[in-house]
Amino acid sequence: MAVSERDGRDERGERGPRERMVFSAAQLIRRGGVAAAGMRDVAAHASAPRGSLQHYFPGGKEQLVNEAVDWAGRYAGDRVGRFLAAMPEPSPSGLFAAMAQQWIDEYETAGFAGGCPVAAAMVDCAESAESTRSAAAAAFDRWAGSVAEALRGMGVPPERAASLATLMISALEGAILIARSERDVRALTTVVRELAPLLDGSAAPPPA
Amino acid sequence: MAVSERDGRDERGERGPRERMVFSAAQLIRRGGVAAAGMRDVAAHASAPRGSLQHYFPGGKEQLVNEAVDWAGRYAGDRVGRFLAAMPEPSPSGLFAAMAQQWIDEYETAGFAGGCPVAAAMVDCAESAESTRSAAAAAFDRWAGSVAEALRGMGVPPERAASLATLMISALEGAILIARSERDVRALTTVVRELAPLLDGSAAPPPA
DNA sequence: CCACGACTATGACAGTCGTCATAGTACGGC
DNA sequence: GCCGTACTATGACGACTGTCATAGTCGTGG
Repeated sequence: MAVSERDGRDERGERGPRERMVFSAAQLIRRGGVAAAGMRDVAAHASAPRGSLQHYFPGGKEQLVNEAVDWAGRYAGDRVGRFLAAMPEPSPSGLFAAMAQQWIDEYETAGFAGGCPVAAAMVDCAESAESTRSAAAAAFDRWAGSVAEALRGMGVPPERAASLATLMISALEGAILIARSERDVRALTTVVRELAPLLDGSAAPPPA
Repeated sequence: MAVSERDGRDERGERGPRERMVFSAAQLIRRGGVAAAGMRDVAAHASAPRGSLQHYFPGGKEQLVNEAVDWAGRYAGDRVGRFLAAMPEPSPSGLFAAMAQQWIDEYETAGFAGGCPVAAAMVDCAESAESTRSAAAAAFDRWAGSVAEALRGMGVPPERAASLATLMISALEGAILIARSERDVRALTTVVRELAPLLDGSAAPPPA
C-alpha cells in the first residue's frame, strides 16, 4: 500500500476536497499512527478548509479513519490488477516481487517514513473502535481477494490461492515493519527471495 | 510476543515497581498503541505510584516505551529457547508452529485485544522518536537472532538461517495483524501450514 | 431580489496528555 | 536523634486533542 503523493486522482487528474482529505488521512496515519494524525493536520495536508471536516465527515474522526482504511484496501486491491497487467508472463513469485518492489522503491526514494495505513489503524483502533477494526478486516479481505484471484489465473488451485494470498500479505506486512525499523529494505528482499520457490511451486497440488 | 499477565516475574516470583511499570507499558501499548497508553494508565495498571514514573524514568515516556520494546524483544528471544527445549525432536516448522501457537492460544482464551508491542511502538513512534525506532530494530534483531540460532542447531545452513528467521517473523507479525482484524486465528494457522514444507526443506542447500 | 442549499470560517469548550515543582514519607547509617 | 537518600504524593501548567456552535460566503433557481 505504498502510495505516492500523485496517486488516487480521479479521471480528470484532480480530486475534490473530500477525497483529498481521505487520502491525506491515510498518508498521515501511515506515518505516525492514528493519534498523530490530527484533524487539523489532515485538513492542512489536504489543503482543505478545516470547517469542511465536520461537513463531509459528520461521523467525526472515526468515520474519516475508516474511509482512509477503506481507500487503502481498495487501492491495494487495484494495484494487484495493475501489477498483473504489467507482467509479460505472470507468476506467483513475480506478483509478490512486484508488490514488495513498490515498497522498496518508496523506501529507497522517499525514506522510511511510512508504513501500511491499514496496519497502523489496526494497531491504534482495533480495541477502541469496532468499526475501524472491521474496516481493516474488509481492507485485508479485499486485498487478499485480488491476490487470490490473480493466483487462480496463474493456475493455482482455488483452495490454495486464498491461503497463499494470506501468506503473501502477512509476509509483506511483517517485512514492512522490520524494514522500517532497520531503515533497510533487506527484510523485503529477503522474504521475496525466500518465498519465491514456494509460491512458484504452488501450481502443483498441496504438499502432503 | 503474546504475554500472559503472569509472565515476566523474577526468580522470587515478584517484580519491583519499576519492572512492573515496564511490563504494564508493554501490555497497554500492545492493546491500543503508544498514544493510548497514558503514563497515568501505566502506573495504575502496574499498581505503582504515579510519582515513581519520573523517578524511574527521568527520560519520560520515550524512555518507558523504549524499555517496554526492549523488554518485549528480550522476552520473544527467550521464548524461542524455551520452545526449543520443549520440543522432543526440533524442526523449523515445529518451532514456527510453536511461536504461532502462543498467539493462537492467547486469542482463543483471552480475545483479540492485543498485538505485538514492538509493532505497535514502531507504527506510532518510528518517525517521531528515533530512539524508539532503533529500540524496535534491536528487538527484532534479538528475536531473529534467537530464531536463526535455533535453526542452525537444526542443521540449517548459517547463511539461510538468518533469512528464514526474517521470513518467519515477518509472516508471524503480518498474520497477527490479519488475525486481529478478522477476530479469527485463521491467518495464523494458514501461515503455519503453508510455510511448513518450505521451512523443513531448508536443511538442503538454497534452491537455485 | 431573495431564499436556500452547500460549503467555509473561526472561536470556544471540555477533556486529556506528558511534564514539572514541591512537599512529604520511609529507612538506612552514623 | 539526625541526616541523606530513595521513593512517593499531588496539584498545577501549558499544549494539545476532537467536537461543537455560530456565523459567514458563495452560487443557483425562483
